Amino acid sequence: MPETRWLSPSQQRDWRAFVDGSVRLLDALDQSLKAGHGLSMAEYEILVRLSEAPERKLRMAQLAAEASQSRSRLSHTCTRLESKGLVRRETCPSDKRGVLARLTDEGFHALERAAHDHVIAVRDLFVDVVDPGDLAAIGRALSAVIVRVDKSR
Amino acid sequence: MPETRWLSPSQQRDWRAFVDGSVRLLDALDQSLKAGHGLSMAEYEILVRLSEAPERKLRMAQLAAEASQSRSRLSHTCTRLESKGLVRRETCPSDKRGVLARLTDEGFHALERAAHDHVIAVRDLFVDVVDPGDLAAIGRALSAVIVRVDKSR
DNA sequence: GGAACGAGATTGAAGGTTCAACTATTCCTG
DNA sequence: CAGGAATAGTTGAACCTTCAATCTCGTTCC
Repeated sequence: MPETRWLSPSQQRDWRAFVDGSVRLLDALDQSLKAGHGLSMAEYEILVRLSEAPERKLRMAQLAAEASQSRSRLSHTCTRLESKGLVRRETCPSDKRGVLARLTDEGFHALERAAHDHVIAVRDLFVDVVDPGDLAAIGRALSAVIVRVDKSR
Repeated sequence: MPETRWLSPSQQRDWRAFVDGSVRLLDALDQSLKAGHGLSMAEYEILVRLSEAPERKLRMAQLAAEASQSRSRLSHTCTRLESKGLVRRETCPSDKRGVLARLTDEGFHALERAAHDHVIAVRDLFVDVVDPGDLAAIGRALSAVIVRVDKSR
């Protein structure tokens, strides 16, 4: 086994702050969403992507990609969201293998209510404690990471 | 309900890049660790913290805090790690309610092997695609977030 | 045109996490 | 110093995610 090339002390500090910080932040947002609206962040992301799609509907595979979830996970989650009445599934007319997930009106209103509180929490725990220049750096950096991770599959 | 104060377009872009990027990155690292060494990132973090503690042992509550996990989760995970022989639990002499988790020699060696590959992946998917200045910004920003989130509990 | 291959999505079981309830010990206060 | 409140940790059940297997439909190619 070749010698391990460790991170420098400052790289290590920054990397650890990133891991710890994102885990804690995402966790806190998840719990606040769950407590206030009975939605997990994963469910919330799904509703958001649907709400922004034309006619508020999307193919399952694309929805999975946009919400950074596996197809299987999306299937299960959609089943749950469907039984709550927030989403409905219909078969895709152009490709009979495909399925379209559509946001219901009830789903849209649930999302509106959840988003109101969620944005407050995001400001409170993240945006307001981060320097604007650092926020921009985060945007740049993580966009590059997305490209890199997606390429590695 | 008061009017919702949305994020600005650029704040929104940066925030979303952060959420998507961290989810995908953490996911990719988790899978690589699992495929190569049968460890989840949560388990890995536990081993790391133990390896750095004096005598490689730590109270459960402190370990939970350092690894950003709930106590319950840590209990379950420790049970698994213990049955793999990577960790051992002993009662704390000074406080009979307490429990000390200790890294075994086997656990230490498993960690050494896993860390070697893990660092490579972290460089590959994160450190090497991020500008050094942006990395420092991430360190600053997320450290502030940790303080804020911890204060909010 | 039909056999083989590939893509889209779902399913069930296994594994991990969360939540609330519980035991045991220590701390605090009158 | 007795008794209640608080702290440390574990447990089991419910819930969610992952993994591999499966089903259906489309595409290719001889």
